[in-house]
Amino acid sequence: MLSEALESSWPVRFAGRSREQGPDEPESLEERVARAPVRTLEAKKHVFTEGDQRSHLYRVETGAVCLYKVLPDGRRQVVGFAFPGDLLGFGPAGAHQLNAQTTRPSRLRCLPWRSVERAARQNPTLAVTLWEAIAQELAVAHELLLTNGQRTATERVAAFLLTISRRNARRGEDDSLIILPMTRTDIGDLLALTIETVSRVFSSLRRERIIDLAQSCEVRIRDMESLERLAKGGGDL
Amino acid sequence: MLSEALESSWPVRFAGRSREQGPDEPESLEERVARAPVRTLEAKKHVFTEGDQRSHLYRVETGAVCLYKVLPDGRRQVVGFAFPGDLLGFGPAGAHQLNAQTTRPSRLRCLPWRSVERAARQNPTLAVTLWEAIAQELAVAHELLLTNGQRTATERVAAFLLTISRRNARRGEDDSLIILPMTRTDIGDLLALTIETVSRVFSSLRRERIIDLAQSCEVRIRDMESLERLAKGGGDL
DNA sequence: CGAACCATTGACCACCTTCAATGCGAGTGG
DNA sequence: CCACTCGCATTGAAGGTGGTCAATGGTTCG
Repeated sequence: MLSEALESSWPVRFAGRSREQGPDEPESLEERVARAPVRTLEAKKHVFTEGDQRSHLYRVETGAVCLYKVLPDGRRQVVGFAFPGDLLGFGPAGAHQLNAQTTRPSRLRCLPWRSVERAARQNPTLAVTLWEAIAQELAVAHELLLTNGQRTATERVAAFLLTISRRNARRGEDDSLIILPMTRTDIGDLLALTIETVSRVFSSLRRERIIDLAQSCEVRIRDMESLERLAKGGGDL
Repeated sequence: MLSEALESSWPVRFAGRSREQGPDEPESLEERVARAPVRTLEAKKHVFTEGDQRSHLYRVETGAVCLYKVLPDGRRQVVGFAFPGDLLGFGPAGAHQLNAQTTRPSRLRCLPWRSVERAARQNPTLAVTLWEAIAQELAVAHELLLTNGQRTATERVAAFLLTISRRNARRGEDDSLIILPMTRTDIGDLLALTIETVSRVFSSLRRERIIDLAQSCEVRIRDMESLERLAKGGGDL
């Protein structure tokens, strides 16, 4: 979910490095994270849960992580996913306000916050990188609020698919092939829809020849323009 | 919306000050903002709009500001309100991703981001204050996602009233008297409900003797426990 | 092959929206 | 002072989008 932030911060980071010299040359976040120890988790395991002490900043290497909150009676709202390259574990110092659970077997690099904070203090460029990353998180949350609050079921699913498609495009991957590393339940809890509604919308998009569904987790976009029209609010089908 | 962050940052800020000495003693965010120039706005005026360059960090002195996003066809999602004491104008460097509009005549203190950034570079404690503020924003957005995505209309209104009540309590004000400086439309667009539904829920809470409605903008909580039960998901009335 | 899990599809229903009318308070002008 | 208007809030009746309940199907793993 944070790769955007990390990516957009690169020019800043490199600008910072070019200024720095000497034996104490500060390391970029990228460099620090690359050396960080790896934690390997099976599918459906928690990276952290609400109330846990914030201990590490994570970066997803492989797999996928689902970020969510729950009501006392069990109703669940997914607030985002973290895919390879994304940072994870933001938030105020103190206790986590979210639950983070792998949806697949995953590998995460773990950087202690203590060290991140120390580094940010010495390297303002790294602090800017972190700021841009959390600001991007905030923008993603606001966008999801707009989607879930104002768009219809079809528009929500279209917007969801486009978000992943654009992410693929930014990474130089195929923007028309979408692999969904999460269940319909996860998607439903993200978009505030039931699994039945999500499933019906997928089926209806397939009937309209807007997508193909080779498997339930593999979506091929056949008509990008129709999908974009839907996401913008151009009528339900 | 950000007073929580500002307040919770005070101990940190003071701790920082006590460490700093000499003529270059860094100023806290609070001190800087107190000296910042004031901008006076009538009701319904924009502080900034989506796409504007991020220029200032604001603090609300009086009045109230509504933060929102819109879809191309005009559908609007309010993502939060900023009340006196709250900070405003966060986000990634570059263009604003939100619109900010006063709901009442308001006065804002304006601190140029350029100066905030310079100060944060020299004063790590101020950087922490800013971090805690934006992290708090993120937590608020996630909480609203949970509310709008998983709670019923009644539960959403109850949660909304409790949020303001708790804010009042934190500021040492009466937590049972709620003045709403925004219209039903603003509340509806925050909670992803129509004004009619918001109005019906208020009326129904009044019938159940959970609140009093002296005027449409003045809510008196008569039964805090029922309200809390509702917000947690303890059945609709 | 059977079990478990997930996805799909259908029928019915409920919550909230839509549409419409009325009320209410503030500001304005006769 | 009262009528008028405008904006906002309230209330009612009807309708639709998405939820609930239930059955079926498909895939993976033992």
